[in-house]
Amino acid sequence: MDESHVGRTRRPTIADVAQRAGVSKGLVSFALNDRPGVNVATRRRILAIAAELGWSPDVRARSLSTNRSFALGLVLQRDTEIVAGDPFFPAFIAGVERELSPAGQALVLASVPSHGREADTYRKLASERRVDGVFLADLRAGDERLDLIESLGLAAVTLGHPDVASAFPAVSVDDIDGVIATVDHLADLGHRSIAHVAGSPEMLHASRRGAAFERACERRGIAHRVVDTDFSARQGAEATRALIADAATRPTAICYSNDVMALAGIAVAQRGGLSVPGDLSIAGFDDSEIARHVYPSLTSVATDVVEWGAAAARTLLAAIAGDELDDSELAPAHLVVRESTGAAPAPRRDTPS
Amino acid sequence: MDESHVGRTRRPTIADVAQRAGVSKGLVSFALNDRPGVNVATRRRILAIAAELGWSPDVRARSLSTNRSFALGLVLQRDTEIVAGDPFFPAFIAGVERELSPAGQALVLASVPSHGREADTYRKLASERRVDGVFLADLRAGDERLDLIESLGLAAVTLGHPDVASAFPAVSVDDIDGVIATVDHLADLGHRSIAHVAGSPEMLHASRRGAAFERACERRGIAHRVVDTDFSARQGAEATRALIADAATRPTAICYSNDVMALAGIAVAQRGGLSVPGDLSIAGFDDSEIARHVYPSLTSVATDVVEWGAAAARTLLAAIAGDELDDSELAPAHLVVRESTGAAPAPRRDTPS
DNA sequence: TTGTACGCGTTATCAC
DNA sequence: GTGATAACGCGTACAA
Repeated sequence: MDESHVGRTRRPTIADVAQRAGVSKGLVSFALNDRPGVNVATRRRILAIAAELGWSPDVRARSLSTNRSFALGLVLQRDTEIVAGDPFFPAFIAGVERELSPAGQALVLASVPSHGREADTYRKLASERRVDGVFLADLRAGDERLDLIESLGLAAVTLGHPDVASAFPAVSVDDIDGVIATVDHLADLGHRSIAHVAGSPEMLHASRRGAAFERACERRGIAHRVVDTDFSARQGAEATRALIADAATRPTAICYSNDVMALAGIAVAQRGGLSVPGDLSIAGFDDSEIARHVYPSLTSVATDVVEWGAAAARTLLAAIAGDELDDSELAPAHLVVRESTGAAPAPRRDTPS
Repeated sequence: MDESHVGRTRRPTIADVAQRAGVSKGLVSFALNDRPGVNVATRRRILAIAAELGWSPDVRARSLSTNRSFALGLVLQRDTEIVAGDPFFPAFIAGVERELSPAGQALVLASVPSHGREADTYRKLASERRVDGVFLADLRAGDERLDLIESLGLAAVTLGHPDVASAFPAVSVDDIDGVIATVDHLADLGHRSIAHVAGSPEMLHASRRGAAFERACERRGIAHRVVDTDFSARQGAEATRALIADAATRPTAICYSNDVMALAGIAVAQRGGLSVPGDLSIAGFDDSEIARHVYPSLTSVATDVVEWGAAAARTLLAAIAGDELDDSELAPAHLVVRESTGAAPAPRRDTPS
């Protein structure tokens, strides 16, 4: 009858280790945290006993005393349908986890359906002290979250550069290069009229890609158009229908802001009797796995999202640790040419000059 | 010089509220938690002061004293590439969050690349006391996680029924109905040889769908084949290539275990000169948004994944609260017929009988 | 209603 | 340099 161990054994605390080692709680803490001031032999003994007892730190207790949560937050604000088709977040999260897990940090994920509840979610994460910092994705024009997060006393890292003053380090992937490469690729193929099916215009990366697209077209002397969408396949399809409706004015190539819309665009074109890339070249963005497995396979712009997540996590952890950090830039996006883009069709003969 | 408020104001604690209200900490706690034994007027006054001071509970402190984390865990174990194309988790998470957020609970997400690190992740979540319970998705044959989770003292809910004894409630969606409906639909269209491109055979839902497929085919007297994959577009494409390689023996219809593989399958078929659905009918599974926007649009099996997430969250919260729960069953999967399935091609004349 | 111990690890203060 | 002691963080719970 081992009195103190009735039923399930109580998990060992630092006090148990201390008692067993015949030292004080404080010393055990010092030993376990690799801090100076502990005799080497004593430290070894303490560590051995901790291991033997199966002790492991209780984040709750540690959190309370250190005033840190050892967790980072990511708030997703997208329609369910859109986020479901978006390969970004799963990959980003995988990269984040690769860094957080060894660092003993956890990822707290919140998913909000509407803009309104987004600020509340950050406020709640902060007031409940759930997280030490947050990842700011999908930056918007004049993003109010920057001030909010700062006023909440949270650390943060932005994915990309905000268009307003920011107190937080930015980790960016230059996707402009990918846009330019796409336009150049199409221009080299003889296209003289290209459309861009962009994402939501309040999204900074969408508007920047749109602007880069226009600049690139102008540099090459190419007629261009931009259509805004909400990133959904549905709106990608609608935009495509509108663009190709008038055979006389339709572009010979369309670049989309994501692969899902590009796939929908291919479908609309084919349904309208256009061959891709014979009559219409199509380029995506994301280079999702499916891009290389559709027919025609999809030319798309690739970025290393996993690495982006990892870099963002490292930066945020460093910021929380108090390091002053410069913005960092990852490998730029690059174009992966496949079958959906090809030579521009010969000028139409059916339009009398 | 407001001495006690130099720089950033310290966040108010329950002690501040107590002092301001001229009562004890304990009474404030009772008032804030809506527990009986507090004079109505006093309670009102305490709540007013708490609001005025901007007090909000600190989960860390609450966690330490209640021995609860107020957080639930979800461990994703899939290749980055595969999870990126999978619409399940974003939708599932959206549903989970819909329940957790109002309940003051957080979702802790872990993402592990390999099987080996999966058990460690659960162990860590438990030993650090990060979460009170976990969602068990992607059940496997003889899933070792059930025993592990139980031994770790965590609560859990399984997504679907395990094939071994389980201490946890299951929340399931019957996808068998969807499989049967698919086979019946194809049989009604005259198909007499159907293949199933299944997911990983150790995944319970994959093997169960496979078995259901075979039973449904046998019931209708239809020749059938099952090919296992890892759920990736690549293997979906490979499986399709193998299936259609021999024109004499190829099936006239293929059902896939997810939409991504089905899209890859359509591409392989078209590339091989087969028309879909003219020569080959194709059905997917998941009914992702893109399914209705490709050409031909994809017949697929739909389930309400958001609702599944919400139900699983409710069940897990109830289990943590100590309720004894029965397994629950959500609305079954149903087939959404689109263009990628059609009448079986006429029997080949080029094969001399 | 109050007072106070408690949960568990961290850290500042002291003593040898 | 080694180590002990005690206070602290914040909310909960129980005896008084």
